Amino acid sequence: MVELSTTKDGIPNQAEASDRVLQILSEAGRLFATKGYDGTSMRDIAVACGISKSLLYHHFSNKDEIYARVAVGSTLELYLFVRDRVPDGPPSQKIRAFMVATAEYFRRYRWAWIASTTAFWNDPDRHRQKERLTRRDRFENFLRGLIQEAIDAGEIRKVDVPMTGRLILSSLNWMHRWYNPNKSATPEQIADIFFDMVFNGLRSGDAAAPPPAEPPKSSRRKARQTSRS
Amino acid sequence: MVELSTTKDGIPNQAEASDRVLQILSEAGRLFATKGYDGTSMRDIAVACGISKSLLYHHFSNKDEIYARVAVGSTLELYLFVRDRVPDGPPSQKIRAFMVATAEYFRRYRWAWIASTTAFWNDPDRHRQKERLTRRDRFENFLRGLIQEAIDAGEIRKVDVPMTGRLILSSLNWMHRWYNPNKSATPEQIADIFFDMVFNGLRSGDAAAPPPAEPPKSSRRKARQTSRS
DNA sequence: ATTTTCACCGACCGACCGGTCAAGCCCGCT
DNA sequence: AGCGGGCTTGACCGGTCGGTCGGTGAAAAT
Repeated sequence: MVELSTTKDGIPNQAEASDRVLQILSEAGRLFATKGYDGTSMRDIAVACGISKSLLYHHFSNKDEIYARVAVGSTLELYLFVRDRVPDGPPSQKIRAFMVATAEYFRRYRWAWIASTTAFWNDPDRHRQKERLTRRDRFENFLRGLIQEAIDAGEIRKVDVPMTGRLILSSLNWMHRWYNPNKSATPEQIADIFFDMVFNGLRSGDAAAPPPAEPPKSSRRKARQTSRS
Repeated sequence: MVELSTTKDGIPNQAEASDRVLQILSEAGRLFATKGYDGTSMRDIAVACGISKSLLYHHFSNKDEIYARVAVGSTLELYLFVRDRVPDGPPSQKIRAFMVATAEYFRRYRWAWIASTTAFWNDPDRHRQKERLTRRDRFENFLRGLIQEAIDAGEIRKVDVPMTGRLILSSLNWMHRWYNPNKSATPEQIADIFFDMVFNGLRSGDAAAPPPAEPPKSSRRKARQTSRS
């Protein structure tokens, strides 16, 4: 319960919220993530919390505000969260830290993450959408800056920076569609594996770099499915 | 108009459908993709087609059936579509062809693709969801087979096969979120760039492979945004 | 010429939606 | 004991949802 919006750990949102409000945000986030915005009624949220529908309107002015607190409110500082976890060092390792930090954010605020990325990716032309895109741009431009750094430092090839950013973010943004918290690796470990693949490439060491010292826990199976992509 | 379900090109679905049915499926697909399943009412579809709502029920038994024809019906043979476009040759090139073919499918059946991947990624009904997952598994296992081939042939490192498949599919599945048909590259070209990045890696040639002969149309900009990921 | 077929429509239904409101409950304060 | 005021409620509202129904008109079949 109440897994969103902890006030510790530098996530500054949802400050001063009562337990009941936190409960509502938690249940609403889970419902928005699993059933979508339109598919989740105010009654659903009320029943999940064991309260009356009217009480929701005592704490929030309308459904949109609940969604905003769940999605925008908790996605608020993804950029800050990640930026503070990217230490100084070689640019390529900063990219790796960027990916691992984003995965950590995903693991910790999973429902809010899913709700914000799936429920409203289009949207009834809201002004809030613009705000989200602004944050998204800030986040993405941060990554592009890191990529450019790595290019300037000669650590990575002169690839197309926006396209490289999209590849990296794709691997992270799609994770919620197949990640199962009960098995396989943690999101941080997955991000690490993806970084290794993208940075070092899949190509074998013939006439190139030798197979890296740490093969990322290569489970030698014959391509049976475990979970979908 | 009527861009779904052409009977040529080996996409065998939607056979024997009247123009009106094709129009309904086309408009419904566009609406489902842009406004979501719950966000699209039968009235919306009827108005978009310039017909009465009753007529929808003359051609389809209910809303779910329309969605099924749009999403499941057109996603039907993604596996076959891609399989037929993967020629014999070096396994790594088969992976590349797999990616390009998937991108082509995305470009040609874009609305149905988006509708099927966004609207219902979870959600109520059971049997159709299972059917979709079965197809998805077949598609994904096909890719995993190609990856395993490339490993056995020594073309790529002994990476984790399922995880590698997820990385590749992530790059393709997330494309619809940022792809803009009016600018940048075609989906096929994007898939080609992604293949190059993932296969050869981002790392520069220091003590590894030299920077490949063809830097993929590296547009040397300073990491300003063009479109989001 | 009559019947059958079929694409098509307007009016309507019960259910549920987001949201409102007046009134109770329960608490500490005086 | 009396009381004010936050929390909480059930009843209710207008509107929209997916879906139904009886019927129309024109072409096709007989």
